[in-house]
Amino acid sequence: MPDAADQIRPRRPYHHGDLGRALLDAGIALARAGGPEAVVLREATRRAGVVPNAAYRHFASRHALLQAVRSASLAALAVAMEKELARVRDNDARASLRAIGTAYLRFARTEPGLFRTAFAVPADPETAASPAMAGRSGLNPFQLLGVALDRMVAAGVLPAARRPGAEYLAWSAVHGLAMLVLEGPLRRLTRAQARTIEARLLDMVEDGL
Amino acid sequence: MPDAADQIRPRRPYHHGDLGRALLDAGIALARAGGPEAVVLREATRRAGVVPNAAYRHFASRHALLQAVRSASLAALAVAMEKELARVRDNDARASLRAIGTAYLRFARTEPGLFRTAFAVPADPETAASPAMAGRSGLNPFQLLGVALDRMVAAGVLPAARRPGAEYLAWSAVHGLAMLVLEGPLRRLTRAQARTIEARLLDMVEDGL
DNA sequence: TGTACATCAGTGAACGCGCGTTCACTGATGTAC
DNA sequence: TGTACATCAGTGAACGCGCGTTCACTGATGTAC
Repeated sequence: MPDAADQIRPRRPYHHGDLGRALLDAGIALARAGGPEAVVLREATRRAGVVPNAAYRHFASRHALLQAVRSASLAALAVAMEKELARVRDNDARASLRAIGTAYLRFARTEPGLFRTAFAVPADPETAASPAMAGRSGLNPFQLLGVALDRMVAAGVLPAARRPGAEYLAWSAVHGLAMLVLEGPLRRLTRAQARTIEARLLDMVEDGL
Repeated sequence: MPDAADQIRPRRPYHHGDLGRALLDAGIALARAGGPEAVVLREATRRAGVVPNAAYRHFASRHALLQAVRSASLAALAVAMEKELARVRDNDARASLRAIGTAYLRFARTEPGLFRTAFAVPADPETAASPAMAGRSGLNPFQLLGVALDRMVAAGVLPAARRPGAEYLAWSAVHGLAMLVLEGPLRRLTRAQARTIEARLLDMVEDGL
């Protein structure tokens, strides 16, 4: 009579193959479903079919895993931005900025767990920008925003004098709305209401910059 | 020979007097120092000089205490806004909006723990606005912002057509900057840099609304 | 091509931790007569 | 004004929880000769 456990885990070799990757994937899945606090070492190893302390061959601590998940979340956001940017006619600098903002807000809406992990987790003592946070272009979300603003200056849509620090302003507005809609007082908004506000916010940024 | 403990807690009567208030105060102190996750039932009772389960005579659960602390944090923010508003010449509607924004950003800077508690803790299933969140005027922070915008419309500084939903836009911008400076990628800014960005952000909101 | 051995990547068992919360209790307070 | 008794606000002891992490181990893999 075969043991049930044998059927659930049919043929687990002693060596996993790529446990580090498996743990990271599990961590991402956890973050996606429940945000940063759901990224739990023991659960990640459970999902990888491995004993808890095996994780320590690949991550120094729970914190290290969480940071890796955070980087992956930022990379996912960068990719989402790049996708939206690809739809813009390349001479339309204004539209590029808007694409960035749109992608940001949509990402917050459709991937709240990853979004919160990307931003609610304090970065390590200046982990600085790493390739792990970048999209296909090699740029991270913040850098993509910077490029869009640069293009606006080049196109003469944004006065050069207003360029320095402009990413902080644009980012603040969009980030704030995302937070308020996600877990703040604006959670009760219907999807349609949210979309309307989002559009008006992007207008405000364009006009106000 | 007197016991040392007797000297530390000289004469604790069996009945505390106002344990509910003491627990809330302890909770606020904890939130102030460490944000929402630092609001821990057992620690609050410890500070009140009382056994852990005594808290349950006054709060149904840790969550209930946390909600009370959250309300108190919002009230503190409202009071800070009111103070800043009081300095505005009462015919200057624009300055009122700016006072709101300034107070909000300053509160985030000077009371990060309370700020995070006010906004990072999801409100109960529609706790709605309660007097516990209000300042001296009886208005909560969101309502104060609304009043300021109303005054701008009345003064003819803001087109009436742009009034509906305007609080969401203004709030988003200011809230986003607060978050980014507090625990986001803008933490490394010097105080002076932060002040500059804050001013420019408020300009953007005024112009963009 | 075969063997010896170092290195690597897992296992197994156990810790201490502080938390929120429940239970049955007792001392203190206030109220009715 | 005094007493009996209900109610209230604390105590004391104990739970189970899942977590991160450490230790000494063993099975699997790769490399040198």
